[in-house]
Amino acid sequence: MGRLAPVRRASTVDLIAERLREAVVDGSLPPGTVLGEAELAYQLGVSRGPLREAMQRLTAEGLLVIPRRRGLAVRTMTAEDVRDIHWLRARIEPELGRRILTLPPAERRAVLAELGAEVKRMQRALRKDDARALGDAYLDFHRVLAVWGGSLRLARMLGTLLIETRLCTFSMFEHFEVHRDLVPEHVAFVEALAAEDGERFGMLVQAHLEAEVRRLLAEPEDPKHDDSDRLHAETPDEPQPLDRLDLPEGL
Amino acid sequence: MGRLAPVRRASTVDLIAERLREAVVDGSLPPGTVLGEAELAYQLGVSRGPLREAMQRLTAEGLLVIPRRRGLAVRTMTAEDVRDIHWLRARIEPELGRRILTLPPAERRAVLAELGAEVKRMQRALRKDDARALGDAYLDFHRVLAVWGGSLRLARMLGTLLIETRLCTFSMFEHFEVHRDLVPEHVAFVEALAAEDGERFGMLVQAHLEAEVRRLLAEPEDPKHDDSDRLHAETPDEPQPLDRLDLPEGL
DNA sequence: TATTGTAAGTTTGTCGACAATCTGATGATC
DNA sequence: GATCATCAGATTGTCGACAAACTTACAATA
Repeated sequence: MGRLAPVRRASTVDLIAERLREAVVDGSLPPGTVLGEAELAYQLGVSRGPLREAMQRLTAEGLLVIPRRRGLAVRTMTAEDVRDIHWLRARIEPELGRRILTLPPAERRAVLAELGAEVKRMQRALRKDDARALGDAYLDFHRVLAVWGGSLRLARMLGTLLIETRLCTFSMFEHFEVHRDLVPEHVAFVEALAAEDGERFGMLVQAHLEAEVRRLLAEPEDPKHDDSDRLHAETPDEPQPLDRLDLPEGL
Repeated sequence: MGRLAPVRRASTVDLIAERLREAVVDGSLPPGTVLGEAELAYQLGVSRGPLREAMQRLTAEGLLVIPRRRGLAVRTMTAEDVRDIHWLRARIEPELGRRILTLPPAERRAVLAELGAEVKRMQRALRKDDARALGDAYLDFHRVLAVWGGSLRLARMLGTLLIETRLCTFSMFEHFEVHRDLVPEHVAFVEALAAEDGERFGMLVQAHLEAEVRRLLAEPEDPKHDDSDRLHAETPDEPQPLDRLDLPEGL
């Protein structure tokens, strides 16, 4: 008899949390956004109870802060957060290549195919000058890495770190922005994996993450710094010119 | 004018979450414990609303699972979780030594003092054959490492991983248990730091974590395996012979 | 005897409401 | 004119209640 996977229906709280995460990722809820519970609950079509539960979950994930008696606010990342998040990613992601290379050949090929597809998405986005699509493909590329190179727990944890990375971008620049070099860097990642060179993969990822920190904190790599390599996009979805609020962390 | 740190009152949800974390750490709520919301809310002296919010937070932290319509259950760690958690710790903790060594001398001395104090606590506990106290000092030792070697975020994340480590112990053995070697291992950590040898510190921590995995999964290091090195303690606080339940993860 | 159908009981998931608290502004006093 | 006190408005934090859903036990049938 074939094993049936257990049914897993998402609870309302799951749904709300997922919706809020999406909103954070796609920029509908830029960092610093302050929202009232009643209003937000009405928009989502739920009552305040489940919404508050979802808020607590996202708070634990570090995406939201809950200032007392002020509803909820999307977390604004600081320079320290940027360094922090990338430091953590740099401890984990370079190792994932090694782990992927220990997978059975069939799965390994599958991973390479998926990663290749994401890189193609990135290239297409670059040709169209679509910063948003490029950033989304970037997220998915690293998610694939996490899913195959790690466990469920690791995938979840890295998933959160990746969303936080996006929050860093939104926090550091007013608009969404990615760097053109992203694409060749990721091409190199895939090439290293295809060549079964885990060592090289690790070093490339490490270098990429360090470069990302520099780009986010606007520390030029070399004196003749040029902004023309940056691809940016206004956040088109729900412009919401909401108030900003920098709080000393609500937790 | 002197900078005042902002006042931070803990919300009810914070309090409940902290109380539940404590209960998980001290074994009052062993893995697999299933609790009804109403009963638990009554015990804590709060209504179900805030309790449910705290549950969501602990779920995001990975300590609880919320099976649908069955209240809440303390997560039971699997062998994969054990490997996972220690793999993550092994990516992070060895680096903390290096970072502590870059601290200004005054702070560095303070850290060493704190770590030394924790080791002393461990030694006292060992002399009394008090496994529980030994385990608590172990947790605090590594918390000190996280606080000084990392950022707030890192401290919180590692804090969660440490509680999960405790859950691993509870999940793998029926009773609380630690290994005698823990103490000399930690003495060596402090010595390496005192000698400003970050490299050696890293390797020792790495080795410790690998050993922990072996101990937890009962993979003997050498053929003539001997259990006499293990120190165990029944969980005295609230014996609660509660039902056990192994669920396919509620999230 | 094993299995399925039924029903009662229990518990959760969700909602609405109340009260405490905070914010912001207005007015009074020095 | 500036500072402090007071007050109204709005919003959260908490609670109680209802209904839906699930579990478990029991009985009936093949």
